[in-house]
Amino acid sequence: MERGRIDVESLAGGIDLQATVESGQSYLWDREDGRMYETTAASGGEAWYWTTVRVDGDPEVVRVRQTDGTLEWAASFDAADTLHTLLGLDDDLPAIRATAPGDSVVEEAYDAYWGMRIVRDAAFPSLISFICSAQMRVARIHGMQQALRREFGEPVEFDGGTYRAFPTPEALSGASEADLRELSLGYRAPYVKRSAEMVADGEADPDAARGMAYEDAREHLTQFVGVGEKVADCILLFSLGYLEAVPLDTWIRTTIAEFYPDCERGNYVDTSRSIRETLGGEYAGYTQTYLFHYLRSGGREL
DNA sequence: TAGATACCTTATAG
DNA sequence: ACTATAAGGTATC
Repeated sequence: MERGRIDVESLAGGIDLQATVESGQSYLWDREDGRMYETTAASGGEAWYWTTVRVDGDPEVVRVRQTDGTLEWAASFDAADTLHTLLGLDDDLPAIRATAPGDSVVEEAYDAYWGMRIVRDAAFPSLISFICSAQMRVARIHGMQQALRREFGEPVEFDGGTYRAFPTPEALSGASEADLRELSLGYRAPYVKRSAEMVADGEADPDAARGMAYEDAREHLTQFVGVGEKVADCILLFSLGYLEAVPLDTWIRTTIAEFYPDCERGNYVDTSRSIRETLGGEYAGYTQTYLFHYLRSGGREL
């Protein structure tokens, strides 16, 4: 086992680990005290979180928590670099915020969760978890990913415990639609199976979107079953590092109607371009994520 | 091509 | 208690 500490002061803008992990960006982390999503207050203060990642194809375990002034971690490998990537620790928050509009609602959102960062989940788990996100609440989406790990994930021994990695494309494509419906995936079950088959068979690869121009990358991802424009934007933002992506979900649509009505253009692509520009362009997805979390957690009535 | 509708399941509101 | 509604939408017609 390896351990380490990351000095919060070394991160531009600091870090709010709970907000980063419990804001509906990633569904791949678990909170060890079992109180994930229970409260929105700072009750998650020093809770440990864990996830698995693949290093050279092998599943490894990472645990992390935030204590006074540090991000403390323990892992089955040297996880410092991985954590920087996964949790967006190298993003310059003050510089990003400076590109956002100065609206009161935007300012309130950044103030409320200052330190929240955009995650970079692995592409396949991100693809599957956002396919599952359609018409579903945050806590249940997370529950579905736990169930997928439990039923189809490879066991990983670490520090005296047994963890389960997120299932591989092969493992999920091997599941039956009925198996997946047993896990309460509902109509998403065949989408998950078919998209996993596409990856397992080499027919399509979510990682292949890396490096494409933003809108081309979004188009590339919509070839997966169960992936429309909104889910594609989630994968681009929360996995592939396209920080300009603004997923047009129910919350941001309400926000547009309320605060940026001129951005509503009647179709996804054009509305997306408009709100992206309004939210500052290059880092519009960051501001979207702060707005989403702030409004969803009841920061301001809509 | 734009618009309407069905779709699984569960938690919460009324 | 019981029904209606909504949940980080997509596929299909």
